Amino acid sequence: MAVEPTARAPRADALRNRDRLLETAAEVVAEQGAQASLRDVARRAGVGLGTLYRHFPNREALLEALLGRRFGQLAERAQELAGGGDPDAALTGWLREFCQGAGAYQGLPETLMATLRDPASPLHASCTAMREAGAGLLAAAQRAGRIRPDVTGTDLFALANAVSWIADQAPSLAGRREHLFRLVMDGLRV
Amino acid sequence: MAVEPTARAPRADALRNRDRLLETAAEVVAEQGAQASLRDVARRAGVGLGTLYRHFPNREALLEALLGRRFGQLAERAQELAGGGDPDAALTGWLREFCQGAGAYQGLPETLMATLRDPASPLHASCTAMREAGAGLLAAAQRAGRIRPDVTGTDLFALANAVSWIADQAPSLAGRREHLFRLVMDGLRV
DNA sequence: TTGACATTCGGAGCAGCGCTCCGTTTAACT
DNA sequence: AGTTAAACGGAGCGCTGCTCCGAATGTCAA
Repeated sequence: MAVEPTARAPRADALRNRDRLLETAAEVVAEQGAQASLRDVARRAGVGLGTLYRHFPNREALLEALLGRRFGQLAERAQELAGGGDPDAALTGWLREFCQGAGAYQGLPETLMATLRDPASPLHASCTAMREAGAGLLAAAQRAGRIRPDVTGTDLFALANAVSWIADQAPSLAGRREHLFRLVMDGLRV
Repeated sequence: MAVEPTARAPRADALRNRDRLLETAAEVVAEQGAQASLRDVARRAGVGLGTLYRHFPNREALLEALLGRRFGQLAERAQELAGGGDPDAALTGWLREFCQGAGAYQGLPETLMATLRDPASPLHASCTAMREAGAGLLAAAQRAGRIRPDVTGTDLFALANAVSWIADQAPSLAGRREHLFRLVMDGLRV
């Protein structure tokens, strides 16, 4: 068995820069959306562009660092809800939370849907885990006879993202999000 | 009353170039989607970039030239359908046609939704006319008690675009379009 | 047919983008 | 203090949308 050579600890400046980049990215992405200029993020973090790309090799990696934890929490939350109570309420509640997450940044629904095409995306893992957790809630609600059996987990993911997508296409539609969410959910019931 | 100075007829080369640009744009947009490179369109049309921009001052103007007629036809079609028969079938059928139109080019749903924000867009007029025609069918179906009264014309437009949007987010979802369309429509019924 | 001229053409140029590459600096360990 | 691997930062590449203007050309009158 090969002895693992003791890995050198990351340099202090590297850690500092990584933190600053994440902070700044959160700001910039909140302002400009998920398609914000990465040059801008580096500039505002007071860091070279090369530094940004070393820490986060592409936009998805940066977003994964910003959103990964939240996705993980959503997956856990689904496990919790799977345990008790009304499966319909569990599914609906969870989806509502998901939609809020997907609406956190303008342009995020596109990014989330892109993980379906691109398994190599850094967001793929956390996103898939979350999607599968949701699929569990869906299956339970279907077993309980509350949701149409011809709805797949991917359908659900797509529709939830679509509702969030609508909300950030026009300011006038943002206020309709909950309403549209209910319309779509009603279409899924038996 | 000022005499309108007889406007010079457009030059033959100008007409020729405009036609060639439209032909080429249809090809390129079919291949690359509504966000295709305009430089590419000009290049493949064998025309300078300046020429493209003189004929079509921005991307929306080019798309309007490509799609305007189809939108007009859809608006007329709504008028026809408004006359006879089952209002629910009329609405559903028309929306299905609309969705096919919105799915004609990858990225088109975004463009259509953008007309809600930007009344100055060259696509705004034809798009609004079409939207209002659809709203007429919606109102009829609501009067007939077939569609929930809390659905607005804008809701309908947004949801239809959202279904088309889903279909072009991942190849695997394109085949689910009709299914998703039905799910959403069912949510709108009383 | 020729000359005049408005119209049209075409592409260089600007500012921005994502991303790579590499010479320079620096933190960390001996 | 000296060595060295790691990290830094920004010039540079090829792309984007869009503007601007000198050169070319179609059209119409003489």
